[in-house]
Amino acid sequence: MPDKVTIATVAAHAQVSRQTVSNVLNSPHIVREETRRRVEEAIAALGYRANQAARQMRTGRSQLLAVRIEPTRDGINGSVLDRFLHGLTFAAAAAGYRVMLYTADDDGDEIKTFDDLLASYDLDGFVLTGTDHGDVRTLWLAERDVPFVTFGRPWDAPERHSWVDVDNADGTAQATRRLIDTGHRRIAFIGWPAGSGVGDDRRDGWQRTMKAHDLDPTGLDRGTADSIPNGAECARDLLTMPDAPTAFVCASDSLALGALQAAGGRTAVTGFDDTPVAQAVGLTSVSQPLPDAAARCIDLLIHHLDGAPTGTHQVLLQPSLVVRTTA
Amino acid sequence: MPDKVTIATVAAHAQVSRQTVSNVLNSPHIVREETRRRVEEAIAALGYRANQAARQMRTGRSQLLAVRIEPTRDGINGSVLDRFLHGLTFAAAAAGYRVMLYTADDDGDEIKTFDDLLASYDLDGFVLTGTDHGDVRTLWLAERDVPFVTFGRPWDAPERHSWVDVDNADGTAQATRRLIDTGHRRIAFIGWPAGSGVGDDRRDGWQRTMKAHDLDPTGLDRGTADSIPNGAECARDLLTMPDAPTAFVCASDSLALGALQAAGGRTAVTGFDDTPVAQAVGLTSVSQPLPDAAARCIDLLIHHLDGAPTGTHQVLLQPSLVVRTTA
DNA sequence: CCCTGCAACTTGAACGATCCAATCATGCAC
DNA sequence: GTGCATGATTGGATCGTTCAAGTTGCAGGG
Repeated sequence: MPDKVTIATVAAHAQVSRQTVSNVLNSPHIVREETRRRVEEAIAALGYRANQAARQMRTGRSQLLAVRIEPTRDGINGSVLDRFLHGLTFAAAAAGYRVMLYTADDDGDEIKTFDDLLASYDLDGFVLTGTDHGDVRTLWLAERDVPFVTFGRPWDAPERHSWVDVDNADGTAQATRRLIDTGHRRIAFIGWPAGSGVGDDRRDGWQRTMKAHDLDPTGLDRGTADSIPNGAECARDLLTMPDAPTAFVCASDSLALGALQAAGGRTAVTGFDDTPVAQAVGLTSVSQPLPDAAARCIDLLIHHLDGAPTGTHQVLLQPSLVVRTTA
Repeated sequence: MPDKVTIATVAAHAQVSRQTVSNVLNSPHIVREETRRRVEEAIAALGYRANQAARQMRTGRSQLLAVRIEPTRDGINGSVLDRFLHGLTFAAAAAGYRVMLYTADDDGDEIKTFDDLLASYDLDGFVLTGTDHGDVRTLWLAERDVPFVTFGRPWDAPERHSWVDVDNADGTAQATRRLIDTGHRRIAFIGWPAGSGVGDDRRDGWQRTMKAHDLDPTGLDRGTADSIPNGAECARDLLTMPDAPTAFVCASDSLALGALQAAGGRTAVTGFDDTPVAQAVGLTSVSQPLPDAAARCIDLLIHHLDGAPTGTHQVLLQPSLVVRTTA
């Protein structure tokens, strides 16, 4: 078996010193063209790979990012999480970083994990999915100057830190516009109770679009906890109105599925998130550009890691409506 | 701000040498009771955490495991992957390990990634989800004595390496038995074309159960690519038979969904994997014990890492039937 | 009294990279 | 030919930990 290849092996093979090899890797511009080529050939010939642990010990940087994985949660639910994670891992790898996972029961537990990961693994940064109002985790990280980006904006203070988000209002606006274009006039909204940033934003997109087309949204708005039965109940309730709606814009695929069941195919329905369920039953749904969102998260994080920590950056991405059979 | 706490800081604080502190951490039994307590107090007082990079450089072990994340795939599809990943991360953390993600386009690319991760991060082991016939990845890893476990058994050589799997045959057997118990006699199977280990196993469970109850499965068996329309087509085909089936056991939720659409509620249907789709539409489906499977994967891997590399181990878990409205 | 054996702890070296400061080679001006 | 500036290259120290070898103190046997 071949002995392990270190920077010294490469140096000997290329007839230069260790430092020159290190320079070829980290500051190629200060090495003479010919020498550089010779070293690069030695690296290729020997199959040398820099030992991360040794590098990390000296530089204090691990090239490691961490993301929390949760079985289910509001911010970003199960069916989209894996696509987001894939995007993150892919984008991180392209930038020379790796993604590590961690779990946590609650915010306090998560902060303990931050501390742990930073102390023993020297993590370079975190990606958080979903933030609450007055999130203690972001405060903790900011206090310690730990680089992080959230997927989902902080609703109470948009410029407090860097984030990437999808324009929820634009998503429901697209869905509403599509329904108006196909002839609907009485379009109802089935969403969550007021108070959640994401939910309010989705409701807002529907409401604004209705008004922009001189349609009155009054009385066509319902708020309930996210589940299929609740969606069905709201739909049934709306359908018993005197001037019943002919279409439902829903804040989630779950609610949309309930509405579909209650309406029995006679009413147009749109969902949100384009989950596998939507694909399976042919539900028209708003799709989030997850690979793109993940890539932008990595961009922002790397920017914080490499460049000067001057200010925060925000990225708002546009979703797209996937039209299927229900609208 | 507090200076960084190293093993030397702790040693000075507890009035012992660095090595004694190291011993308290790694071989507590060789340290005298009183000394040990003093060191432990110093560790707690200073909030000391061992630096993984330094430890890794010396020992060659990183306490890091890697899993491939893929957006969609046969072996373990998107909707179950995140639950499995959560389980893995949780179980790994409990054993002092962390989980790292990587992506790969194909098997060759994945092997290149193995090489990369091993060389630069000193990864301790891998968890692979799903294996093909004559998998080149497992061969590559085995040749280099890299510890790994697969979720999904190798169909061509069951004892080649350690694995954890769910008893697919038992899953369809449970579904079939349930249908028989509720009065069905003509029970058809809609699955994939022969040749895939998982698919054949699921077919086998149905077939054996039928025969065990003196029911003739002849002509009640269909194989097709996994999709909703294909499921619907097979169901329609079966329903035109002279002695048409009254129930369908399907090898996946997708096929089951198609069958449901084609049958229009007059026929009992069971799916496989208990995806969110199944929960959404009330489909009775076979559920895999994912958190348990993940925990067993970690168990086996840790066993390989810690103990002697004597032989391989196999774990076969029983799935459970989640009965909803369709059967 | 010395030697051996053992337990408990200490010391020096090493892992593989990067940083720092010193050295060496080169070209150019005088 | 000498002096000097410029810039590539070199050797040594260092990060925090564990391994290997060594030291100390003490009990027991010959």
